[in-house]
This record gives sequence, C-alpha cells and structure tokens, in this order.
Amino acid sequence: MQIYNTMTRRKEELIPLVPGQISMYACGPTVYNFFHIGNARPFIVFDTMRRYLEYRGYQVRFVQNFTDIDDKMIRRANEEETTVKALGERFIKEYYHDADALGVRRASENPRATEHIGEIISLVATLIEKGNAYATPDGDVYFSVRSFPGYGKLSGQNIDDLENGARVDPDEAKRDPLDFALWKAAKPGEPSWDSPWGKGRPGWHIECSAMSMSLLGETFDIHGGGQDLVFPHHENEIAQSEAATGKPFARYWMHNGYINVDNQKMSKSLNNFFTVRDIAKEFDLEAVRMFMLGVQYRNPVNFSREMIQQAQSALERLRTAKERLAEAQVAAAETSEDAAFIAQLEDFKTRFNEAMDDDLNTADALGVLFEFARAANTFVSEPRGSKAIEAGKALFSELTGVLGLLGREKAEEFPAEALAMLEERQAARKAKDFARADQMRDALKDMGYAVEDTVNGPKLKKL
RNA sequence: GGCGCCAUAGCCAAGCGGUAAGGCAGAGGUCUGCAAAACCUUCAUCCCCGGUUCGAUUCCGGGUGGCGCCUCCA
Repeated sequence: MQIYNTMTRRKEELIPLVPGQISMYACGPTVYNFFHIGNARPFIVFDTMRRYLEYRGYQVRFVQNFTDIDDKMIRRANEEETTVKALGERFIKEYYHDADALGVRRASENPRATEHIGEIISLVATLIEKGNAYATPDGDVYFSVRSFPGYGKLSGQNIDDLENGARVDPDEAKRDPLDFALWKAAKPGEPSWDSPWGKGRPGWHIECSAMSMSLLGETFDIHGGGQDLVFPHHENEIAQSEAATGKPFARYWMHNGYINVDNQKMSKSLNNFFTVRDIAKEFDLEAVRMFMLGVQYRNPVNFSREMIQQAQSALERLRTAKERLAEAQVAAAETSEDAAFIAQLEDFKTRFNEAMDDDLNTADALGVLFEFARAANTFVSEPRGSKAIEAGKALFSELTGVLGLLGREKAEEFPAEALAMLEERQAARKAKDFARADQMRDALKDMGYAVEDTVNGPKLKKL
C-alpha cells in the first residue's frame, strides 16, 4: 500500500516496522465539548485506515488519546461550575455516543492524559537531563527548540523564518520565543500534580509523545491527525520524542484535509461549525460518513446540508443493492451467468483494493462499489444460483464493511398500525380497489413510511 | 514575509502522458393498476496563456481565482 507521508511529501510504500503488524496513533479530541463535523473527519479517516489494514491482514494496534487536561478544559469546567475530571468523563461519554453513530470503531486503546502523568513527568525529566529542556524559577518547563537540530523537518519550516513570525509574549520566561511549554506550573484553583518542578500540569504536546511512546514504543509506524496539527503540534512531538530517545519517532505521517464551510475551514474560532450532535437531529450519521468517504482524505471538502443529502441518497442506493442481494430468489440450477458474475466479483475486489492501496482513495473505491451495486441489481433481477448470490452478498458486505458503511443491523420495527395499513392496501389492490390502496399509501406516507412493491411483496421503508 | 494546497459537467468527485470512473440532480424509456425501487439511454474535452511531446486534463513556466499553516484548532 502507498501512503502519502507528510514528512517526505510523497507517496511511499507502507512497510511496517514489524512484518504483519501496524502501530498507529491518532490525535484524539480535547473532551471539553461536543465535537464538530470538522473534528469528525480524522476519526472517520483513521478508523477507515485501521479497518482497511485489518482487512488486508495486518494486526493493527490503534491508539487514539483523549486530552482531558488543558486550558480549554479548565475554562469550561469553571463555566459549568464542575470539575475538570467530571467534565472529561462526561464528554468522553458523549464522544463515544457520536463516534459510534458515525461507524467509528473503538480504538485498541484510548489513553487519557491525566492517566499518564507519570510517563509525562519522566519524559520531561529526561529532556532536562539531556539539555533539551529547562525549568524556570516559577516552575514551568520549556523545550528548547534550538537544541533539536531537526526542528522544522515535518512542516518544512526554517527555524529562523519561524522566529521572525513568532509571537512574543513578554510574560513568559522563555529563553527563545520558539520554545514551548512541556510543563505548566499550577495556578490557584487548577488541577495539578506533583512534579520535580513543583505542582503543575502537562503541556499539550508532551502528552501525545508520552502516550504514543509508552503504548506503541519509541518508534512506531503511523501517526495521524488533521493538517492543522502539522505545525506546531506534530513538529513539537517529533522534537520532544526524538530528542529524548535519539530514535526516529513516527515513520509515516498522515494528515487529513479540512472540512470547509463556504470554502473556509470549519473551526470554533470562525464560529462556522456544526456539531455532530446537531447534525444527528436531521440526518442519519452514516450519511455523514458517506459524505466524508466520497472525497480522498487529503483533499478539502465543503460541508453543507445539501452535500449530506446527496450522500444520503447515494448511501440509499448501496443499501438497496445490499437488500436486493439478501432477498434474491434462488434458482434451481447454476448457469453460465452465475459464473460470469462470480468472475466479475473478483474484478470488483481487485479494483477496490487498488483504489484503497493508493493512499486510501475511498472516493475511487466507492466508484467501484457503485459499479458493483449496478451489476448486482441487474444480476438478481431474476432467480440465480445460490453460490453466486452468496458470493455477491459476502463480498458486498465485506467491502462496504471495510468503509464502515451499512454495518448496522437495523432490524426495522414498524408499528402494528402501519403493518395493518400495509395489509389493507394489499387487500385493496387484490380487489382492484386502487383508490383505497392509494389512500392507504398516502396515509402511510404521512406517518413517515414509503411503500415499495418488490418481487417478495410490498415493503415498508422509513422516509 | 516564510512554507504549502487546490481549480474536472447544474452539484459532488476519481483519474494525472494516449483523446474524461462513479454518485446526486435533470431528461427520455422499460417495468408497475399508478407509484417507488431497479434497469436502459442521455448529460464535460478538464480556469487562462505559453512551452515540452507524435500526443497533455495529466509534465514545465507564467497568469487568474480560491484556501490553509506560521497563535488554541482535526
């Protein structure tokens, strides 16, 4: 498989550190609020990456953290008149609620920063020992950027250019404007932990270094996140980690593009964001996943309700094909058409894999799935051999499953009233009382159900 | 100022050297009591100007127009 490595700025063959295994870390949410559609993209992208790697036979260890201590957590907890801990607990729960609905599988591990304070402190201590960090009299610890020669290698920034543009905050006791905080001395009323530098809490960048290395090792395969994390967050992670261990940190860096609104990055600060929770009130979140997968992950994509609507319609087409395959009528004998269909299946699978092998090109892979859907729809328009039907069904489920689509076994429950009306309509049709039949159909429509007449009889469908 | 990305039909989006996948929407048709679903048909020469090449949407240069990072941000 080829993936685009931000570090080298080109596509590279993915060769795992340990054959057959992939270790992968993705930056997770700061749990101070519901997450928005823009935040959701990396969750979906890296979940899809993980699903695909597993499907291709890798044993994947996928770690995604929760940042549960930082300035935003503290501020929000104060606003809500609650504790940082309680706030974190709550929004971790809310994260799972939304992520589940987006078809995002639980990571192998979801470490929390506050549960890895020990590792963080020893990492900071190591950096001080090695001369890459220094403590100030106030009890803050900063990383000395100039002490790490490779600084800027991920983002392609020249350290002196950065220096010119750096914001200088006169309050900070930094030796160099580029230096960043590893440990922040506690202010009154803030959660804090004991450390060799006094009570305090970790900086944001160090927690990811500490958690990823303690769970995946000093060198691991893939590190992912949104493009906005390239600088400074990931650049800083590299500096801290490599300065401390003297070994390469992540081997491949994957960064997803933004979700835009009217061509502008969806973000909290621009106040142009939509939370996943809110969108869930209007749409099935599977449509949101479909919308995201319709674009290769590195490209930006505009979010709008119209786009979700389109994705929903497209998803419906795949769902129908899956259902038709499941309800296909079995013929007594096999024919040459069965064999042709089975041969076609191989082709779809190959092309799907080729698309995904090319830097996770889900948009291209979906194209293959739609061609598959059409072929399947045509194929099952009359009774077919069970072997071909089963093969088609299995492959369709497998491939949509790799994308995390159509996974839910939503056993459709319809109210008895609606089922009774459906029966009455059917009786009216038999009696050629079409006016009555249409009346029933309209009434069902008002209740939110569509009627579809299939070879297996009439079916209800939620609108 | 430094670093970087993007420009393909009404909308979305693959392709990236040999004359444009797929989806949504639209039009016509088949099927249907009528619908729905499904199927068939139809719907683009790829922002502009140069260059390289037998041949460019695809490579190079220059424009124009969008966007991002350099500050918390997925």
